[in-house]
This record gives sequence, structure tokens and C-alpha cells, in this order.
Amino acid sequence: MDTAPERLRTLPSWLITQTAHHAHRLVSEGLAEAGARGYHYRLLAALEESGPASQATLGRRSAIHLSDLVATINELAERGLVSREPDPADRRRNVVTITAAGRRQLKRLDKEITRVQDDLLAPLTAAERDQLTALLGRVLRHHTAGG
Amino acid sequence: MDTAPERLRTLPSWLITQTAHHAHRLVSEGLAEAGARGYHYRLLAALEESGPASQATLGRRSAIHLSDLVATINELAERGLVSREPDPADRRRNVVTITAAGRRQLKRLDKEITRVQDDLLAPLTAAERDQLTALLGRVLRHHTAGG
DNA sequence: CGTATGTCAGGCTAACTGAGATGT
DNA sequence: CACATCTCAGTTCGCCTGACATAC
Repeated sequence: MDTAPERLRTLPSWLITQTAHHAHRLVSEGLAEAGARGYHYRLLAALEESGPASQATLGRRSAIHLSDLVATINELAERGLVSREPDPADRRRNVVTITAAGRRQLKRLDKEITRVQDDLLAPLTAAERDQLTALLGRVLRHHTAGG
Repeated sequence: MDTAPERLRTLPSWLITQTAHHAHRLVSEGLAEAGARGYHYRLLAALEESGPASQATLGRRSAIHLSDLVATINELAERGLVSREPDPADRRRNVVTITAAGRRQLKRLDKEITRVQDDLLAPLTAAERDQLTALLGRVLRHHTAGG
């Protein structure tokens, strides 16, 4: 079907971006089952792992831009999954906290995400999945850390 | 800097999409040096490898949506890199052909793309790059072919 | 004063959807 | 008639920029 041009077939950048596209699609569909999307998962995960925080701190911890964070928190707050309250110690800040409902939602999302990994990597053995994870991890670290 | 939530650090879908983001950025920058973007490269490559074709056929061969193809061909035609002419045998169709200038441009883009792979995979040895390519290739084929 | 924080408006690439006009 | 082809308008997601008011 998709007979991509020959020179792309073994081109790493092509393989990575195309595979990412499938990964993104599967993840989005999985999260959508629970009425969520990527930013929701990332934000809830950051909140549960490191506790309540200001939006600026959350932006750093979840790798979500501050401007997008505003909308994301709005959406989660509407559903009662997080609460946003002014910080009495620094009136510039909001303190964002995950609620009990937020934790329950996060658990559902975790399950979906785990299931999706299996679909995504279906053709690989467990050892191969580890290999792929290790290789990508090194590439990613190279581009996010030192440079 | 980007202290992503712990559960993402080894999550394949996360590693793939984040790495893809860097790949995409590097490729875009590389192609931009020659005034091109991803769709231009893919379309020129498809044309050079498989010859003149209708837009519908090209869409299948370059994995570009028909609606995006229209704009892409407009851009390439403006620059004289492809020509678009009505097919006398089937008046619904346009026959799109790569020009000599298009071939020269494609060569430049090929060089840029090759250079970029090196930046992208900098931390990996040649053997590791092959490993990564093989693993991703299998995953991608699984999701584009059978399912 | 300079800096940090939160908000809003908007742009961008790649991928996609839907509708319609034209021709086979 | 059903179907293929091309075009156009508009949407989505994630990422990003710039501007601004407020508070430290």
C-alpha cells in the first residue's frame, strides 16, 4: 500500500517519524477511550510523581509549554481531576494539586498506555523491545541534555 | 532540564515521539537550507524513482494526502522543479513530471538528509544504527502492511 | 529596578476530513 | 449510474513565539 520512495525505506529519520506517527495515533486513541489526551496524561503523571506545584514548575516537569499548560489545567480542573488555587506565600503563583478523582483517572490512563505499548511493539520480542528502548533513550538524551 | 515524569523515561511511545520531534526538527532545518520542506523531498524522490504519474498515484507513492499534494505540487511547480500537465488520455488527470532543475534540487536535498542522519544518531555506533533501523523498520512494516 | 509567573492570541508542520466539480 | 480524479476549505495535536499584566 504505502510504497514509500525507496530511499526512505531505511532512512532513520523517516523510520522514526513514521513510527512516531503510529505511536501517536495509538496513544491518542487509547487515551480518548478515557476522554483524555496526551497533555492530560503527562500533567497528571507529573503531579502524582512530584506533588503539587506552581504552573511554571509543572511546565518544566511535564515538558509542556506554559501557554499550553493554562488550557490543559483548565480542562482537567473542569473535570475535577486537579485543583488550582492561589499560593498564599506568593501571589503570582497558582498551586496545582491532583485530586482523588485525578489519581483514579491516572490509573486508568496508565493501563491504557501500557496496553498500547504492546500493540505498538507487537512484532518485537521482549529483548528487542529493551534494545529499542535503550537505543532511543541514548539518542533522546543526547539531544535533550548536552547537545 | 526536561525532567520528564519518571514513567515516561522508558516508555517506548514516549521515546519514539520525542526522538521523532528532534528528527523532524533536524530534517526541517536541513531542508530549509535549500528552501524545501519534507513534502517537497518526498514528492521529488517519488517522482525520480518511479517516473511521471498522476496525482492520485503520487499520493499513494509518496504517502502524502491528496489534498496536501495539491499545494505541494503548486509550490514545486512555481519553482520550476516539477511540471504539471493535463493527461490527454484521461482528462481528469494531471501528469506530474520532475524537471532537470528538480533533479538537481533532489541531489542537494539528498546530501542534506544524509548529513542530518549523522547528527541525529550521533551517539550510536554504526552497528547500533543498523540495529535501530532494523527494529524500527519491523515495527513500521507491521503497522503499514498487515496490521 | 529586573525577574518570575500566569494568561491570551496566534503561528506552524504534518496528517487528516468532508464537500464539491469534473470526467470516465 | 457508480467511480476516479482533482481542488478547496477547514480541523486536530503538539510545539512554539510574542505580548502583556501582575507580583516578587
